[in-house]
Amino acid sequence: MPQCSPASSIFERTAEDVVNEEQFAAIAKALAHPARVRIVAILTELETRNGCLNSDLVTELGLAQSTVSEHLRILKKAKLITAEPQPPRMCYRINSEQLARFSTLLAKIQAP
Amino acid sequence: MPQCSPASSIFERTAEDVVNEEQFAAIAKALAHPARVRIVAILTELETRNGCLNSDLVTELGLAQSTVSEHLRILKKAKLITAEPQPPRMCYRINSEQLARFSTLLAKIQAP
DNA sequence: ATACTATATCGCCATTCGACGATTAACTAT
DNA sequence: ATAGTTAATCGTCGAATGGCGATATAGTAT
Repeated sequence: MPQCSPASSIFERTAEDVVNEEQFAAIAKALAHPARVRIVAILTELETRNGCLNSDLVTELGLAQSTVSEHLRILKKAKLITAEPQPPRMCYRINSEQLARFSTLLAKIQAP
Repeated sequence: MPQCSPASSIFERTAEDVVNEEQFAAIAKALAHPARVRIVAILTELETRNGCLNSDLVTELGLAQSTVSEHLRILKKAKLITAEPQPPRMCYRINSEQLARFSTLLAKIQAP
């Protein structure tokens, strides 16, 4: 039983593998902050009620408005949320597909 | 149908919720770099063969030895991998339980 | 004891991140 | 037209990250 001798094929990576790993890392990076995880969790709960966000995320998170806006921008960039103008407010929604994609990519890593 | 008026209960967070969100963010942070995702993927594949790493991760990743060591340190800190001395080498293994925990936490966020 | 190997750590640098206040932009309401 | 509200953007700051070469450490082998 080889305790320490993997075949070199272990290291082989298709172009798709590399893309998947990069995309996974990019989404993970967007989720790498408690405030953003909180936002995603809130928006996901909201989704079950077909609603979008109007309440005071700023006071809820205890962060400055500009800081919250920046977190939303990062989540938007990672396609984890969408933002639709619904004057006078913005309507933020979770992008469940992207969260599911993250889950799928994780599953691929977990069970190769 | 309220398009934009969540009940404030959406925002309520138990202490456990907060801890879970923080732990999820911490693990996500460790996975927020392509090189570390690659390492996790490699070690996971290796796990199925009951092996551990002896091959040249450094040349495989195309990074300096010190850089790879730093990535391993970060993964270790997040408990995603374990390191056991097996002189003259180190035996790195995936910690499947922690990866599974990440998956569970993600599932909780996805389906609250 | 000496030489060799593998890994961790140190010091340095450039870049990115997280936070904030202040400002701007877009739209409403009066 | 004016005032008010919401959100994005700008500028700034300190802290953290990612990268590297060089060095230190721990263990093996001769």
